[in-house]
Amino acid sequence: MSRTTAQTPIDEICNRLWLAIAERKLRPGARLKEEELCAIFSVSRARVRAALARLESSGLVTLVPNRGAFVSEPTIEEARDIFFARRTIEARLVERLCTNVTPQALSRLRAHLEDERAAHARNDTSAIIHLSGGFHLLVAELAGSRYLSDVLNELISRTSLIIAMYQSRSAPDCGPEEHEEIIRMIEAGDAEGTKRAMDAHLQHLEDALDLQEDKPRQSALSDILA
Amino acid sequence: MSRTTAQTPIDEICNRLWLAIAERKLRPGARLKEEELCAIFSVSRARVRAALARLESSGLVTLVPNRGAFVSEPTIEEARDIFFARRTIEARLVERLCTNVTPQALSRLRAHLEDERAAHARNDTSAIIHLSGGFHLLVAELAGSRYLSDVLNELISRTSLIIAMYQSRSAPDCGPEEHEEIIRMIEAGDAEGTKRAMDAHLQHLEDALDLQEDKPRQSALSDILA
DNA sequence: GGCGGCAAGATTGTAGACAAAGTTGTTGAT
DNA sequence: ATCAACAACTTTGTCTACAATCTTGCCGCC
Repeated sequence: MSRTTAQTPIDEICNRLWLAIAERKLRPGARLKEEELCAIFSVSRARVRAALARLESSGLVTLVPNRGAFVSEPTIEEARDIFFARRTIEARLVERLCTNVTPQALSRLRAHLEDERAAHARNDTSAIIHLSGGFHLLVAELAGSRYLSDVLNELISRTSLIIAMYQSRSAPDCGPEEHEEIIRMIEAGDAEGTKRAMDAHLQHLEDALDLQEDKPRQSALSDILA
Repeated sequence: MSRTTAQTPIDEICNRLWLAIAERKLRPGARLKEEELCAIFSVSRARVRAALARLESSGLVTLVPNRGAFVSEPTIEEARDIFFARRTIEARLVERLCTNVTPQALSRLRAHLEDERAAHARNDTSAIIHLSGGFHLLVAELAGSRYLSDVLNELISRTSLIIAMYQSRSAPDCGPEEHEEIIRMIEAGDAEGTKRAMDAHLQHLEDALDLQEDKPRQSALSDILA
């Protein structure tokens, strides 16, 4: 799943940044100075700029002209929209997966679930974030839509940003229980039920966040210090 | 809808190329030499390269290392996948639009339909291509999902490429009739019916193409001259 | 003492030049 | 005559230097 080998040096930079953002080591709003990145990856500015441009088009970083690059800070409205898109796409994908599921697919799902459980058992936060996103990506891959898989990949990293911004005190990432429920539904061949399970799972994720419109969580200083 | 004013000079290049591809003036497989584009837009290579990189990430052009940029040639498999994604996304969008439709939304849809009819009446191919895509984009916008609108924008331009590659002799772009049917369904507030109408509309579009696996339409010379 | 303007520093945007890779036409050997 | 190797050309990839823009600290003025 996670191809650690870089195809081109610029993909390598994208991957590293993507990883840091997805794992929430780079917080939303963090400044990304070009020369700093040059020093870190020991490449030239041209490559860094190319990488930042690509990440911008996938919504992970925001490029402000003459100001520089920042890790994106999704608004509450955008956050809800991202979840709407995920429910739309993932509900359809699991439905499709249900209708033509293979034993190999099921065993891959179960194996993934075991990895998730193991990561939870040893409290490996980084792995947990990775694997819980990876479950959804695996479903997409098994459903057989390359395009929607790519879109979902973007959506998942954006979700990570959203969680970093809006998580409430006691809202960890989705545990393996709901994933197991989804797998059970797939095993049963219940397309409609699987759809509902996935939809509910994503809804729980969204509900666990602080997405109240009246809370100006945005890092607009005027709001914070009012 | 179509913002002719460029935000940044590089967006301008993207838009112009996007337009040429969507209007099928640039055929799939066409070579895009950097210096040629520099001359045409009278900009530096750096900007052209940035524009090409962005278009690549949206799937319109393919960048081959050390070889250059080409207008993408979607395979049959990719074509089917694109249509699957469109049905997934657009069915959900019209459903959502149905549940909270406003009089303004309906009048905008009707006005758009009139434009389409006018374009058909004067046989304005360029306008027809533009407006028939614009209808779907308008639906997305009115449904109120910014993210899925952006995705759909990409999907529509890719669809244009696909039509350019795989259209059969007598398969023009979707006429206004089915669009009108969709609008009628929305007016009636029949969410399920609208969904079905949109799904059928997209299916007709796909069925009108030559997407037979056994026909090696790809421009692999070895196949053509076998 | 506070405010507006100014200048220095820092950072990004752009352009031009050089290096690497690929393609094509030619030449020589078999 | 055919094929293979070589060489020149074309095109892309990358780097370095310069220009434009923004931020920030300072000074003079009200």
